[in-house]
Amino acid sequence: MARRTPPQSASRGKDHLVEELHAALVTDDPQRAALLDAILKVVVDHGLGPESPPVEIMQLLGDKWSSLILTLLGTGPFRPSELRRVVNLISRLGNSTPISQRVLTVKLRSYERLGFIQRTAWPTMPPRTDYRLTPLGRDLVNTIAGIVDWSLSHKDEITAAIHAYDHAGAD
Amino acid sequence: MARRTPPQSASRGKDHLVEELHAALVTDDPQRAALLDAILKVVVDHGLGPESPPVEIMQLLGDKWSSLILTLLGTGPFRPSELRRVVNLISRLGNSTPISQRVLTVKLRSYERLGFIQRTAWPTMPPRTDYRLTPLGRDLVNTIAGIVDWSLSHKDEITAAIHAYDHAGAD
DNA sequence: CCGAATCCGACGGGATACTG
DNA sequence: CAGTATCCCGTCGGATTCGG
Repeated sequence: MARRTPPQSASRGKDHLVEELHAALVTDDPQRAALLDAILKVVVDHGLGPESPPVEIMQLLGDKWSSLILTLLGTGPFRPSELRRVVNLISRLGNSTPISQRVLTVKLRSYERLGFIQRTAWPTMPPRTDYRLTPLGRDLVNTIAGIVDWSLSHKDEITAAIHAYDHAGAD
Repeated sequence: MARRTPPQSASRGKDHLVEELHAALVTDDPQRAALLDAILKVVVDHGLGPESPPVEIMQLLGDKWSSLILTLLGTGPFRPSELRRVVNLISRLGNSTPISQRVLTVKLRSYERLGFIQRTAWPTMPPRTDYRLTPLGRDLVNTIAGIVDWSLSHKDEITAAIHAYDHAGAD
């Protein structure tokens, strides 16, 4: 873990890998080389590997429920039981299985941890809680909407591609 | 599938559920009710449940490698071995584990099935193959870039939120 | 009503060996 | 080099139960 810094320079390992990256590609196309350089710069400076923030966020959102939950929260605060009812009614609309209480709680916790939503609890009896988007979360929901819209507007195209692919062997 | 919407009979079940949706929410705020209606319309017409196209695409992209692979393919065609080398070098940059050949193949297949990339194979010996984005795939990559950029530009904020959350009990 | 704890099945993804 | 088949393990998500 806490190893001494290598004798020569702090980013020696990185530099070396970047050189390897260039060597690993046979690019006779200078334009593409420039593109790759741009991407590598992003990758090296900010990270896009399997444990980088973008991938972790994609993983968080890439589950069964997050798109729906966050989109719903975009309309305003929800109490957990409300949220669960609505989510499950929508699930039924698509003939899908409902979300369990446990999973809903886990999801909400993880959003809260990343600062996307804020949890408010009143110490009454019975207890009352609500969840609402933070400004950061609202921003995220807008970004998600980009993919949601894209998916919806291209779904026929994608469906056609799937159909073509699945029938390719049977021609 | 894409049937006309008769006012009464065919979508009776749906209508019923939509009514339930309204009943499930205690909204004294008319503005929010309008927002919810808008979302419900999208949800009901196009689907946003757990098995809808948007969620399935989010799930496809929400794995360990897709963001990186598709971003790289955005620079031009790759041979599998090239792609794997580059991906793994980048993984090492982030001190992550490499991608296995099997998983890379599985991922590429799934992208191909949805029409995001095109596979070209020459029946030579040794074999040669390459993968390149389709127009649809290029469009998708641009959309992904939206989330990637968002993640990168907010990562400090998110990191701070995580830190605050994890220390909340220890104040 | 909110949510934590426990048990369990399903699936993603890694290592390895093998074919063309 | 490209791809498949097998095996294995860790994690995710669902059902249920219990506590505040």
